[in-house]
Amino acid sequence: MGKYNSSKTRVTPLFNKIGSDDSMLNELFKLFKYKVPKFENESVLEICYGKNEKRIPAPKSMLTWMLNNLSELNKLPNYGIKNNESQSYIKRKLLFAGDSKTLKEAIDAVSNVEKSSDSRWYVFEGKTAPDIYIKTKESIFIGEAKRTERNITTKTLWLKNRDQLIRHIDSLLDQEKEIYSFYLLENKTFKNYYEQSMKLYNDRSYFESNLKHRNEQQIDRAFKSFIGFIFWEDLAEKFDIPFPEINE
DNA sequence: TGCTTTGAGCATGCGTCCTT
DNA sequence: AAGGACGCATGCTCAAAGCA
Repeated sequence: MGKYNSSKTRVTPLFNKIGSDDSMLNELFKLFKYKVPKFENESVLEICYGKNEKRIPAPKSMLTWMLNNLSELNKLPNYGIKNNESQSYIKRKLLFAGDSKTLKEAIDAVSNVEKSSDSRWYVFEGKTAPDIYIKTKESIFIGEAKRTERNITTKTLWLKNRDQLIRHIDSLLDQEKEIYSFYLLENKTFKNYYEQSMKLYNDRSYFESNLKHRNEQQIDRAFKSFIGFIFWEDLAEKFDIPFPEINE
């Protein structure tokens, strides 16, 4: 992919060094604004980044909400389907025309499917892929990494207000573990562009507008998961990692 | 010139069709 | 029946194109 790909030039070198090492993870998370529980006794059960990025399906409650609120979705030519002879096209056409039988079929499909999957006519949000995913017995840490990108991602194909980090968090809200979410950014980029974007996460109403299918308690949980953001420049120094300028 | 928008290319994963 | 090849829809990122 791109020369400046943050997964390859930043995330992978960082976590190849830190890995599942408790003390280094503690050093890392100490850098954030808000505290997280200590890593100890080889607490990491799963860690995903780089080539093994985790891909987590959108929550069923989101998919169901979208079906019940079709008018809130973006208007896409041909319902987002290229082949207008395909089953998907026929189904979506019926769905958007208000056919109740098709709606029921879609809702049933969403609730019955074991693992909700991409590319189904009744699925309007695919899998989200956090750049960093660390699971321990008690918690899940999810991080989004940015480097040369000037903006955070705040929308999906079908929804205007669907922030990327909040999608990551949302995908974990139905499980019990404590969630901690964060950004890894490049300082020189942040100076000009990110200051405003990071402020969004201090605003509960931003989470609310991105989580219309969730109740107050769940929105609070998502809001409180945000522990802040840190910079690659500081990580390079802290862990003595010579991050490559470009991917070879 | 510098910022914003668009879209191409990659990765992924399931469905469909075809071969064995 | 099993499995390989291909098609399709999606998210993600960067670079090119568009715009003020």
